[in-house]
Amino acid sequence: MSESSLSSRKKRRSPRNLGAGDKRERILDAAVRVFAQSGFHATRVSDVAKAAGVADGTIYLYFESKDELLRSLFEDRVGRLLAFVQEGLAKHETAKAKLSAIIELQLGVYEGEPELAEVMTVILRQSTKLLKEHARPGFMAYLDAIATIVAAGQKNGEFRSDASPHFVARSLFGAIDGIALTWALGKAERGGLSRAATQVAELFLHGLLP
Amino acid sequence: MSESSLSSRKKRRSPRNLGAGDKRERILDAAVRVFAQSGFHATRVSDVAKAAGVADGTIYLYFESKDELLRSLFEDRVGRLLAFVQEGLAKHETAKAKLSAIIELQLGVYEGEPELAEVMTVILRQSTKLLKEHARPGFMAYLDAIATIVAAGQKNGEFRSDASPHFVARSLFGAIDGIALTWALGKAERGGLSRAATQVAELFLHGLLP
Amino acid sequence: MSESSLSSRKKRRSPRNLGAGDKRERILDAAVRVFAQSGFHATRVSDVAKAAGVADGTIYLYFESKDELLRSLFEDRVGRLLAFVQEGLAKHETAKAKLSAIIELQLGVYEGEPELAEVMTVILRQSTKLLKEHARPGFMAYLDAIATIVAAGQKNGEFRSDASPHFVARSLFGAIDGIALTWALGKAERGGLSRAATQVAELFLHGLLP
Amino acid sequence: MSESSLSSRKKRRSPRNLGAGDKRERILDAAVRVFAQSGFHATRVSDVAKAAGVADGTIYLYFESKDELLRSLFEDRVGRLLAFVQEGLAKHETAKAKLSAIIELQLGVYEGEPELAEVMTVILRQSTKLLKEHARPGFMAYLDAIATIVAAGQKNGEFRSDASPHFVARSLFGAIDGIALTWALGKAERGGLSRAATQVAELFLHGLLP
DNA sequence: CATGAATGAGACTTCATTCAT
DNA sequence: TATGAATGAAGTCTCATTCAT
Repeated sequence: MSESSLSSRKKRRSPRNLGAGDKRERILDAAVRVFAQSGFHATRVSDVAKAAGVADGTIYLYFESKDELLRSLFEDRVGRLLAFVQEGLAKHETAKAKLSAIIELQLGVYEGEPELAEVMTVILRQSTKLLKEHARPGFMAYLDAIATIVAAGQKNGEFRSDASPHFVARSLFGAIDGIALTWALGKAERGGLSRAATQVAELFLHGLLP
Repeated sequence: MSESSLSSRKKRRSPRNLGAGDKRERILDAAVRVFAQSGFHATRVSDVAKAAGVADGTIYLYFESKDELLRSLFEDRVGRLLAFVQEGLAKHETAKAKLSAIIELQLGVYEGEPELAEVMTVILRQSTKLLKEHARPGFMAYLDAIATIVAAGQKNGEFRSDASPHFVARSLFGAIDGIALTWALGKAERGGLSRAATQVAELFLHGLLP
Repeated sequence: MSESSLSSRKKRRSPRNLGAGDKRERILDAAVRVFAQSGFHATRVSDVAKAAGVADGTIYLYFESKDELLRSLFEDRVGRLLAFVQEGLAKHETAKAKLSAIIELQLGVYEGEPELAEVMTVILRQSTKLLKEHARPGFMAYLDAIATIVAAGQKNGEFRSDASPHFVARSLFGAIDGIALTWALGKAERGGLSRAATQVAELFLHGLLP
Repeated sequence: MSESSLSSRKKRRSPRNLGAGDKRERILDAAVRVFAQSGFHATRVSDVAKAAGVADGTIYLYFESKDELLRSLFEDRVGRLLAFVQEGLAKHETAKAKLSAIIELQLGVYEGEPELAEVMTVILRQSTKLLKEHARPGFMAYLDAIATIVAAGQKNGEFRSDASPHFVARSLFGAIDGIALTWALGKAERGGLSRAATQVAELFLHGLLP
């Protein structure tokens, strides 16, 4: 399982930006932290600003509104999460291996960044607008990717074919989400997600046996 | 699958209350509707009042605050949902049948009350305080109940015994929740959850075969 | 000094009213108590109702509004206080004796009813409207009565005549009020006002010596 | 008698603050005005804001609540009043002179600021909490200061020694307060308090003669 | 680019008052 | 007369957003 962190990958655009720039990234990192702690609505823009070490007004130089900050957070983090998972999937050949990899990669990222886990499982649902208007397409793409793997496994005989790839995808995503949620809300103890990943993988792979 | 509705069970306390009373119930019903539509934070107390056909101040005769209204909603609805599921479980003997029943009963209730599905999967996570302080114990009890069934199935040989009952419970709950969430956010088309219930049941029962 | 209480003098209007009636009086008595405790604005009409043992709405059968309740309280209690003092004054001949009597009678009443003292020194000033529109004439009449006594004393040589009767009256009233205020806000210990009355009387009589 | 004003002593902290700053002081000044006019409870925060020429929310940048605004007003103004009186007392040697000075200084300040007189005699009593929790210690200190002067005068033979310094202090404070109250509620005509001061001083000094 | 004081719209909540019973 | 549930106007306070420096 990976220990990789998705946050703060400073991609310094130019040498001149070295110290001054990346303020956008600092703000996003701060937002993950304070949103995870208090939730989206209970967090004031000034809280994010304080955590990021910038002035309130500075937030608005990088984000149009508090809502857009959350949306950006979502897009940025989900984007990286998906890219990371995609990348990891490439190494595997069989559908089984791919499905296992998805579970392990996603939970592995959460393990390394508990606050991201909380943001993904809880915070993103706190803005109804974000959930209904922006998050859905992103999630759908992810679900489709999983469904495609399942369908491929069915075609080559790895999985039984009387399961709907889409329901399997939703169930799997929900299971991962539920595991991460209880873990994030609970102790979030080190190593907990590792075992969980194995269990979930086994459960679903068994469940999909022909 | 049941078509039963959990809301609005007016238990008129006295004949005199027949028409006038149960204002508390009317407010809760209205809250489910408007919260499901706009989310907890975007909904104003006056919106709930209007939907319930009462004055703003009346809300505060029955609930201490907007937060407490959500908490009451949670306790009331989750309480009924659990009672309904418990009741339904009693009819089944084997662990397999019980697990299937849980899935079908819960999704069945959602099917009959899409707004309740939305409240349970989305709205309850919008109050960080509710989620962290009140909802967790309730969910934990539910997870424990599922885990107990799984453990029993393992003991009598229905299920393979190398799966952790608790991880199975979380996965199953997460899967149900995920299915319900995408259904609620999507079209929530009639009959959708019925098929889903069968699929999820099959997936998990297969997955738990010895 | 008198131990007489000005409150609750039930003047039963008719035999039939014996038990049922006098609700107005009960409400006024309750108002004195709760206003003294929490102040006029911090006291809710329902607090008065509860203290009087009546329903909220009943208050409005006897008083037009919360403001009018305070006004009635003022008129009723000040009326009785003045009548009581007037009555007591009649027994005295000299201006000196009358001045002493005023001090002793007023503080004596307060001693017997600490809550009335608080109402008169504090609560009545909490409704700006009452103070400016209704209380002033009442107080003015009282001040005039005192001033008249002083003037009479000056005319017959008891008092030096270079003191303005009106300033003396205001000073005396202010002194009594101040004594009562600190007493009411403090411990209001038994017997405290008795000594105070003697001291104040001596101070002012000395001060008015020719 | 002094014509000095205690309000609006802008202590500009930095050159840049010259015009913009001291908003806190502007708010306090505005509060004195509108509170004097309508009373504490009848005044809305937005009234104070309008009178101060700031936005409603700005009040809360300088004061935690409406109550705290009144408390600050009290502390600020009483603090200045006491300092002013203390300062003036230093110039006098005998107890008689000091007592006269107290009367003249205090009434002198009121004469120059009728609204302050109203705030001190009426408004401060409108918040029961302020009166009971915060104002009392302040007043007590003032009363003690007066009592100390009286005691000193008794020790050196200026005053008769059978008068309780504390009762004298309360009486004197009450007299001053009563004079100021009727003056503030009435016409508050120019020069009125000047004559009053002389009269009160004479009355009390006479009253304290051995 | 950055700041943070100021803004002001808008929400929650209280409570005096009413009125059907 | 008496009740007390219901009303809804109105006030305090918060906080996302702006803009002069």
